[in-house]
Amino acid sequence: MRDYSDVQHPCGNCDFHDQSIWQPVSGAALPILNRGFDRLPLETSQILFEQGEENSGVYCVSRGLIGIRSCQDDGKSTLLRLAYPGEIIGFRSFMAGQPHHTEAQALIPSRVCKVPRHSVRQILNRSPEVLGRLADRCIQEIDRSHAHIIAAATRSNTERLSDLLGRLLQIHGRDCADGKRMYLPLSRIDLADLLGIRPETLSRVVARLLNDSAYSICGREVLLRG
Amino acid sequence: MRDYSDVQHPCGNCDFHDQSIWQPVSGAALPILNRGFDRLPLETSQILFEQGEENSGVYCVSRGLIGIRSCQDDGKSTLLRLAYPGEIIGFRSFMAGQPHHTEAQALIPSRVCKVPRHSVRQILNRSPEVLGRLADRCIQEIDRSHAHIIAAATRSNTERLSDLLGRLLQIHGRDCADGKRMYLPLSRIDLADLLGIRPETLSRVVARLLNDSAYSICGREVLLRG
DNA sequence: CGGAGACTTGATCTGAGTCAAGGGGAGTGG
DNA sequence: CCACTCCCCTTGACTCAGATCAAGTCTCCG
Repeated sequence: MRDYSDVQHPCGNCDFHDQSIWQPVSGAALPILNRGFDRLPLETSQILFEQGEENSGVYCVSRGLIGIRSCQDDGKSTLLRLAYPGEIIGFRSFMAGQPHHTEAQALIPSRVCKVPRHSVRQILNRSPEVLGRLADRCIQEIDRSHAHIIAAATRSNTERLSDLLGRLLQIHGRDCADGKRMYLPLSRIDLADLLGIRPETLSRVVARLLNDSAYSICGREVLLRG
Repeated sequence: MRDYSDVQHPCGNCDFHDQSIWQPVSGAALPILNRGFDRLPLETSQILFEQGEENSGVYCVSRGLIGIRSCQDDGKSTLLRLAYPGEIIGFRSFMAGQPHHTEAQALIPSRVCKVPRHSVRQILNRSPEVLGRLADRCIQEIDRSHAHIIAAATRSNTERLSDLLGRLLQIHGRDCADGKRMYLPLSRIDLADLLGIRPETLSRVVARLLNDSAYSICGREVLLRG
């Protein structure tokens, strides 16, 4: 019986390592994980994988912000959702055994950790708990979709924009004298996509929000007074 | 080594038995499945489980049609989706280990097969392929949600109603001299919920559909001429 | 008979989409 | 350095679909 107690866990450096789907990997499976594990730095607007590409593995966002886009046949693309550190991307494609049907793009300088497909398969065989964690992520994705559908039907666009900015501020915001500030990591078009509205409408929604709330927005500089 | 080759599989009677998530169960796990397996007949509008109830197992729709509703705090309920034969319900709650946050109700006389929670756990331990099939259902649910979001954003209500009726006709429709007929298993309010619009609007959408398409609708009698 | 609920219809309001125009910044080329 | 273009974003005017409010019909059921 070999002793694996001195083998480092690759997720040890990430803040959320105990939430990582790879956290249960230990013992003989750990070297498999380490061997395949790859940390990829991404520049702003760099593409991680394209729509239609074969799935080559499972990615975990280590830092930064990744945008998941759907590209239409006419060349237009639409931002579907954001993936924050700790989130897994590409697992739908992995689990379904199909090509990616979305594109992943870094919205700010980011880092993702990749585990190639065949390593994932080997690990799943040895550490069934990992499959349990993957299933949890599926459930989260389902819940997120449901919440999105409900929010779209019941909340006004101003409320939803406010919610979205609040979530972004929690992650990207820095405290300062007059409240909380951030540099918006999204274009107006991307913001509009996320809310499922037209850019012109977003422009008006933003204007409305400036009047009715504690937000000040100038270009991509966002300030929440308070 | 006991011989299990003469043990019947409980899903053998269903048309879709090879698609059943329990199909991979065999050998020593089969008696566990059989022991817990319970066929429940449901009358129209009978409740299978309520929102907030503890999860007591996983259900598979054997025949009929089950409506999944979300009940608001003010007592109003909203039909979220339909579950057809072969679909699994209650698995989100099972996998998350949380109470149901939707309600399941038979829309027509139906039958569901229940496998209690502890049996599912035992089976998952012995037949990991079942977990794979469960994961597939998760993926399907995610895809369905995405399709729903996209359809809501890009298609008109008339188109979406037409799509919905088409799907219902495929399952509940019977061929007759002048086309395809069915008795609509849903109230107008439920139809409106599924499309995410108000009942008054649905009424007008139906009126529009009667003019522009091959549908004739009178009360709950639907005819697709052709 | 009366009441409740499902459904329809009409009138009106509102919010988002669409079309069109223009400002402003970044990058390019002369 | 300036002119030019491209793209992002904003603004205004208009249109239209759906929400809302109100009224009325119908059926079912006590």
